[in-house]
Amino acid sequence: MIKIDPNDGTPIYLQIVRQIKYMIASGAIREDDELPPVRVLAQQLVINPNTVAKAYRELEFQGLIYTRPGAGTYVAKRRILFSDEERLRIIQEKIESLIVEAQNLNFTLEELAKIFNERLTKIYKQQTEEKGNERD
Amino acid sequence: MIKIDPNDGTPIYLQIVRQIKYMIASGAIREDDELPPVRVLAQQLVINPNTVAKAYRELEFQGLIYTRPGAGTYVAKRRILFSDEERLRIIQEKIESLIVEAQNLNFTLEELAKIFNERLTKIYKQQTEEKGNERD
DNA sequence: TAAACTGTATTACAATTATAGTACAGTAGT
DNA sequence: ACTACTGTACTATAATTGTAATACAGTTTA
Repeated sequence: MIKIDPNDGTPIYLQIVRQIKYMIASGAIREDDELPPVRVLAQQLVINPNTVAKAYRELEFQGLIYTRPGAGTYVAKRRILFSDEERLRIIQEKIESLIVEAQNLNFTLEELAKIFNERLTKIYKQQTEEKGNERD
Repeated sequence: MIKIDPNDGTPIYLQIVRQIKYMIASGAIREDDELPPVRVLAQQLVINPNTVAKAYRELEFQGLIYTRPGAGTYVAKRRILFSDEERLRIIQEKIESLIVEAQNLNFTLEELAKIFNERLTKIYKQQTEEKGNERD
């Protein structure tokens, strides 16, 4: 499931953070689902358990998971850890960074808008489909 | 102009890279404009010239600036360094990351689309204004 | 209660980052 | 030619960061 790319450049623990954030955002794992124990995931990825622990610590800090020491690590309830101002600031910063990157890659604003909105539409359809299939 | 935040977490040389990329994308500096000499910028920011040099090296690698050793460092001509596939891959990855972040901050897709398109519209207006004012 | 699991803390080591100093080579203007 | 500027290269050093190995403490389950 989670994969490490040694040539990625970004630290291993951040690669884990990114992928788990993606799994949470996409609904692949949900509230109170248990994450693999640090030793299990570490063995799968052939890395040190501490590296996984560091990733979990970071995710806990961001409020996406919670750990019960001795018991396990679980996906946290969707909740608001930041003020509206802070949330808006974070997302606007990300948007700004995306636009800068796009411009420096010679995308026009129109092209960027098109690619972005297409992706959003696709996800939106996926999510409404899933809503309709909720039978568990 | 360029500012270093010691509490930013990201390395100084990357903070410089990010800010210069922004200045290029926003049109604050343009083709063949000269960047401050490494020693000058280093003195302004109270850092080592080597750190600035490292930032310039990174920007040159990304094709955004060019250096004429002995002469100075300049903003490069907008050109395509990557294949269309590569450009698309990079920008789609950034978009994906933005959407994940937004979802984990409890923004709906609609909210994200709204914030994003508002920002894009604002920039678009700025740029068309500048086009109209080009008198240099 | 005992065994097998969980995350955590401590320590050590390697890689990266930042700084500093020095020297070098190319360019520009006088 | 000379001077003052440019970026570059190199070495060394310190601090931070990322990873690893080991031991520890709490929880679960039988």
